[in-house]
Amino acid sequence: MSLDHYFIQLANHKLKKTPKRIEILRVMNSKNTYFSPQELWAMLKEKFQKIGLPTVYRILQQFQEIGIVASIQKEDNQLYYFLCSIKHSHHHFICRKCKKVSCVEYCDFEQIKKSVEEQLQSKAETHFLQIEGLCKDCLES
Amino acid sequence: MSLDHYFIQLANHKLKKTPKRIEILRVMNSKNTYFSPQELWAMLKEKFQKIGLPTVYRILQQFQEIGIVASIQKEDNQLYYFLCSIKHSHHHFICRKCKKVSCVEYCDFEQIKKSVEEQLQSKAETHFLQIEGLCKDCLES
DNA sequence: TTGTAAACGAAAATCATTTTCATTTAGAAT
DNA sequence: ATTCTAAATGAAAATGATTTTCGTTTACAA
Repeated sequence: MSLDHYFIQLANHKLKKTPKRIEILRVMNSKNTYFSPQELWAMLKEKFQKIGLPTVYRILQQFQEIGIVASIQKEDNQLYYFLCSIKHSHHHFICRKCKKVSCVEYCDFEQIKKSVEEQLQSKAETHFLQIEGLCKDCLES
Repeated sequence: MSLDHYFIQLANHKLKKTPKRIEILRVMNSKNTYFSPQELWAMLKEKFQKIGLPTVYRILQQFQEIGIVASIQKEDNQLYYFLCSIKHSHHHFICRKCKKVSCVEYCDFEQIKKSVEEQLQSKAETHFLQIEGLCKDCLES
């Protein structure tokens, strides 16, 4: 996706188009993988002599708030971030080899919901589904 | 469930039946809800004059390793623990009102898997599903 | 009853994340 | 182009969950 899309979102939310923000968007947009704040920090340090880790955390949080970034939690209990502009409910497929994140627009939750509600006589309201496996590219190679 | 079941598991894994472990099992078994290590610590302090938070963490980890406890992560990025002895793949329904956790033994992952694999031409290997809502008891009251 | 590995408490360490505050900067207004 | 101001940033410290270390205690097998 073009960075312009993200710049528009920044403007829409009155977030300044700063060099650090641009670089984070550039790095994250260059691959579809997820990043830890530390990884992004390491990459930004190659470009900026002065760049603090809190800045990276702040920017990621803001990006999440304005809906251009989403996060996942792995087993290590750390948060990882990736670009994602989808607003409505959806799920993520994560490649265990290349770390690529793909959005899954369809999930037949109604089926699961029905099954759960019957089993437990409860009301299922929200659900969180995360799928891991091998992506197309990693399957082929 | 009777505590004896858990005592047998302790013995099977050569974990001693200590007062702290017994009390944690008693507390967790008294409700089917999830607990934070801090919550459990607070409850144990009522019974023991000397009880360290690391002990609670250690016991919970060991219980998870021997398969009598499972954990969930909430939005606050903290880990919560609850009694669960199911060995095979399953999912959890969490009541947002009373914090009760129920195991969901059925989930038609094949359907989801097929859909994801077709959409992304990838191979789905594992998945994590967590459902939130209102349990039977909270619905009725 | 005794020996020993396991369990524990206390204190400190770790590590991700957040806050504070003084300084700098993007971008709007002039 | 210059000025102004709120937003952004860096540095350092704080926070808070979780883990480690290590010396002492305890469960339980012999």
